[in-house]
Amino acid sequence: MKPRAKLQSERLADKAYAVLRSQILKGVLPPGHALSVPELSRQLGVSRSPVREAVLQLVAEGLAREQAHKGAVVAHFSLEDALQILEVREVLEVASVRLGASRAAPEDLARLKQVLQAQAKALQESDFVGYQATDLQFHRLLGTLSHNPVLERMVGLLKDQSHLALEPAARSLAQLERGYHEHRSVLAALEARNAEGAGLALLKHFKRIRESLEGWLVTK
Amino acid sequence: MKPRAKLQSERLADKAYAVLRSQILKGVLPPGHALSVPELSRQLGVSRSPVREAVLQLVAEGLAREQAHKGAVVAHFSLEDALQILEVREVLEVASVRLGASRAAPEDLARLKQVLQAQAKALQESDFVGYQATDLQFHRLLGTLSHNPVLERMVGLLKDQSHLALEPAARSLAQLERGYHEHRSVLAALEARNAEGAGLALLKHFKRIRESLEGWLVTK
DNA sequence: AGTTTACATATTACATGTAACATGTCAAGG
DNA sequence: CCTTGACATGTTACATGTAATATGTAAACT
Repeated sequence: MKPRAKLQSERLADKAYAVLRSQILKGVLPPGHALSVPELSRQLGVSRSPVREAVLQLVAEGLAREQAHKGAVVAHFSLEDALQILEVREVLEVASVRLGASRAAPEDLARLKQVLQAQAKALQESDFVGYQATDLQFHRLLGTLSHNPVLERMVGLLKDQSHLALEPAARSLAQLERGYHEHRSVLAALEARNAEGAGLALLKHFKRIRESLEGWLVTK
Repeated sequence: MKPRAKLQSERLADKAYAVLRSQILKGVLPPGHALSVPELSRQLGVSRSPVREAVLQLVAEGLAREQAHKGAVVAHFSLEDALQILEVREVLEVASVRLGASRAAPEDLARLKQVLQAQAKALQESDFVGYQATDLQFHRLLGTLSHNPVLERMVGLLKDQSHLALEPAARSLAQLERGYHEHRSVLAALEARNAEGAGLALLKHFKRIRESLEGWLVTK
């Protein structure tokens, strides 16, 4: 019956992974940046073993890629990659939301509502990076609605990849606002326990994201 | 301009991974079996590093689980796990097939047909394990139809997990035959480029699998 | 007997050593 | 100028060392 002071995993490998993942998603480590194991082990003040493990984890989750004898780099996604990821996200998140319409607990919906409020606040303050963080949370929460951990995990993995892939296509505030309203429609349908409607609302959201991505392409 | 004699990855970690994955899927390493790194490194005649890497890969792909300080074991799935995996497989494979109805190349369909022939042969010979192998191939091929590598990878990962999860529920030959005919319906619809029909046929397949799994549960 | 303690064993988690390999630089040679 | 090739540097991939930790077993105590 020990007090168990350490609730965290405490493993250096996990800590290294958390640091690297966070830095990748924040853009501190941009796509293409080399993930040199000796270099990172010096920076993090640990040996190469846990760092190697962390890098492998990132590769397995699609946030980094490695080629033989050349080490890993932060993943960088082409437009085609981004569209392919979006195609799968659409399928998975729509499924999750449709299932969630009947399965979601009131707390699940409350959490969604909370995130939407944070999102509205970020919009008011034109807090671009803040919005992106809430967007990540929102779509991860959509994954939890299904109460299916397998689905939840995949939604999370793909949202992370998407975050990285869509970062260069820095969207305008106007589009962020459209995204926010589309999110609201999804929540509204969920609160009405309307699976069909929630699925359709989310489909619209993805359709618009895809179109704006293709639109951004021509400007570039 | 070297001849590049070595086309395989040649990495010991990859080879160890391939061996372990194969043994897990074949049931040589049954669910719950410990994956001791020192033990495996002795058996495979390599050092612990590549073995550790292989085990991590397996954990990342859901074929093994590890708990802190106790090492990894071959994943074992509850009935609930199996149903959750099936739920996501259904969503992904149906999506892949619907997309594939328009995107699939004739070669894709030819490969499917080939696998179905092998499947018929395995049935005739009552070759149980042979059938399982073709089943794995068939569903992996469904993933390729979409020509979306992200989707393809996820379909493959989940089919592997499913294979492991459903192994204890050794299905009867009669059910294998039903599966074969359901596969045929999917291919027929695909050859007619009928997305709707192919999706529905595959949905039926999954519905029946789920029901027979629940049926098996009560006998157990 | 039943619990506890101590010891032996095995494994993880992290650290470090090292050969093979890739890449960049820079000077020699065409 | 351009190419070539030796050298220096840095990295991966694999091997091995080791402290902390978990587990099994047997002796010691109640």
